[in-house]
Amino acid sequence: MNDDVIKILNDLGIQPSAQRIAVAEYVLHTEEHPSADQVFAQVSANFPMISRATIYNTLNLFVEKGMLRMLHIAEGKVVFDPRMSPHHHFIDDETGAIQDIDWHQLQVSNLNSLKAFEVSDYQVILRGKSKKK
Amino acid sequence: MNDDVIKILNDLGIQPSAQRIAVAEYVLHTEEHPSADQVFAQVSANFPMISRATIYNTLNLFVEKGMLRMLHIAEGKVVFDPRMSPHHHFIDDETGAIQDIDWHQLQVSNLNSLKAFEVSDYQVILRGKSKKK
DNA sequence: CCAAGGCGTTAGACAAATTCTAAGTCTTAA
DNA sequence: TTAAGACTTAGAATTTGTCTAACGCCTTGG
Repeated sequence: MNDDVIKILNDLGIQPSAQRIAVAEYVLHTEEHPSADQVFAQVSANFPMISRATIYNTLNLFVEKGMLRMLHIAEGKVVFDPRMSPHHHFIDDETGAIQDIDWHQLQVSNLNSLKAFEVSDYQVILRGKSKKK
Repeated sequence: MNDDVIKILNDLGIQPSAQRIAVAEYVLHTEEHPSADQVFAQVSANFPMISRATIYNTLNLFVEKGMLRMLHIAEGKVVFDPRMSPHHHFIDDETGAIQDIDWHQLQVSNLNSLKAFEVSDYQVILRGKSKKK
C-alpha cells in the first residue's frame, strides 16, 4: 500500500525512513495545500513521536528533490503543493483555501514583450469568493 | 519639499505626525517593494528614535486608508507596494527583488470560464532572472 | 494658567512560523 | 559486532509581526 510511496522516494534519490514515508503519504494524497503545521498535525496523528523539526527537514528535502512545490502566496505561511506540473491558483479570500486551476483553462499572452526578464516560470493568482458549496 | 506628502496624508484622512511623514516619504519615493523591516531600517536612518511598533502601526494604517497595497507574494515576509492601480509582478529568483509589470503589457484570457469562482482580483506572478543591470 | 481627553508613540512582552544546534538513535556495510 | 554516517529529536534561537500599558504632547474649555 505504501510501496508506491517508497518507490517515489527512491526514484527521487531520497532514503525512505519511516518518518519520510509518513510525510510523503500524507502530502501526496491530500487535495489540500497544507502548511507545515497542518502536515505536522496530520502526520503526528498516525505517528505520534515525530518532531516538528523533522517535518520541516523532510518537507524542505522533498522540495529540493522536486517532489513538492513550495508556495508563498498568502497570509504569512508557506504551503506545499504536490502537483508539480504548472497550474494557476485561486485563493478564497474568506477561508484562505487554495484551489488549483488547470493550466490550460487560462492563457496569458504577450509574455515575449518582457524584454528585460528571462521568465522561467509564471502563474496567475486569482482571489475572490468560491461559489462552490 | 514634503508638503506634497503632507497633502497626500491629509487627503486620505490621516493625521500627519512626524513619524508618519517620514514613513510616507520613504515608501512613496522608493522603487523597491520594501518589507516592514526594510522600512524600519531606512526610516530610522533619518529618524533614529522611531520604534518598530510605530512602523507596523503606520504601514497598516496606510494600507487601511488605501495609500499602500500589501503583498504576500514571496519569501515569508509581507512587502508594501505604493502603486495602487492593478499590475503584475516579476520576482527575481536570485535576489528576491520584485518589479512591477504594467497591467496592459500582459493579457489573461478565458477568465470567464471559471464558473465556480467569483474573481475579484488577479495578477500574474512571474519568476526568473532579470537581464537588467 | 491649568486640567482633561485624545491621539500618537514607545519599549518591551508576546506569539507564530521556521531554523539551528547538539545530542541521541538507527542502519548499514564491512 | 561495530564504527561511520544518516536521520531524528527536544529545545533554544531567530524572525516577523501584534499587543499592551505607560507616557508625552497637543488642544480645548474653564
